Amino acid sequence: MFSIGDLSAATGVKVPTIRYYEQMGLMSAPSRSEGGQRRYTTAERDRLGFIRHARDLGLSLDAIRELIALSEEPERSCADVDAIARRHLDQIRARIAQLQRLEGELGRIVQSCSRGTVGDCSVLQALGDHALCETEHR
Amino acid sequence: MFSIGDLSAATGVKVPTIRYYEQMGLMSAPSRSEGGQRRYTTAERDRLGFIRHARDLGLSLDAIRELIALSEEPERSCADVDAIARRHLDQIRARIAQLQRLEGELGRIVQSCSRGTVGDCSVLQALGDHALCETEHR
DNA sequence: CCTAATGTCTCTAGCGGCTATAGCTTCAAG
DNA sequence: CTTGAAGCTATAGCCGCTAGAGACATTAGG
Repeated sequence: MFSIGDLSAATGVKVPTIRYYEQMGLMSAPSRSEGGQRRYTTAERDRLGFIRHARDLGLSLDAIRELIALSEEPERSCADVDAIARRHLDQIRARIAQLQRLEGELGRIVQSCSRGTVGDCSVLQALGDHALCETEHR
Repeated sequence: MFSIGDLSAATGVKVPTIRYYEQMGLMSAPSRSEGGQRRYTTAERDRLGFIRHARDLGLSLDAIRELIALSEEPERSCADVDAIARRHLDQIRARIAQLQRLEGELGRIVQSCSRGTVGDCSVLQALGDHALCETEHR
């Protein structure tokens, strides 16, 4: 049996975060020692590893909760799992595209600096006025 | 003089958000009507427009506060303004790079789906185990 | 066996950047 | 003058943690 600190060391998830996941229903309530401390099995450690990695991949706690629920019905088609992953991938791609628009716009703005005074700073003007933008970055 | 609703319509910033910006010190407290409602000048409307656009470009409220403070010292060199913008640009680029790592990894994971059952779902395995990853996406 | 250090417990509050709700007052058009 | 929209304050909630307080449990060394 592992203490919460052992789990933390094994997975890289901080101790308060593990308790938080329990509260949020991602980890089930573990057994307790005589003194009331949490004691985990290897299966519970592995589940935390799953959560950690899915979080690293950027999935929301809601999505992870769904995935865990699905993984407990092994007979089921994995289409739903696939859909969650694809949906997330789409979100990442959209986010990248938006950040790239920002990057382009900000890059242009920063380039325009003529190293003068704040009073006639083109950077400040461009930051304040969308009409000076070349792309739609909203 | 503009009401808070006028400002909202003019800039696209929601009414509660305008009050929030005031509370956060981004907008100074405006004058009030006899009945106690906020009344704004064109200068205040323009400042809100500045904030809106800077937010759209992804700057934090803290960064915007700094920019506003700088813009009130027009004699000063605009190097600090430039530095804030560049720092933000660097952050955006770092974020893009990280999201692209995630995109690559998730793309690979999603591709691996063999449309079977959850029980032997490669997507689920890959989501749970960083050892199956090709890149360092943490 | 005792002590000291470390780990763990619960509970509460805070972060950023809003958004929503409740219960009230004020304003402007007809 | 009435009415309905718009405004007011205050408070709480969202996500995903993180930090702190103050108390109890465990463990390693002497």
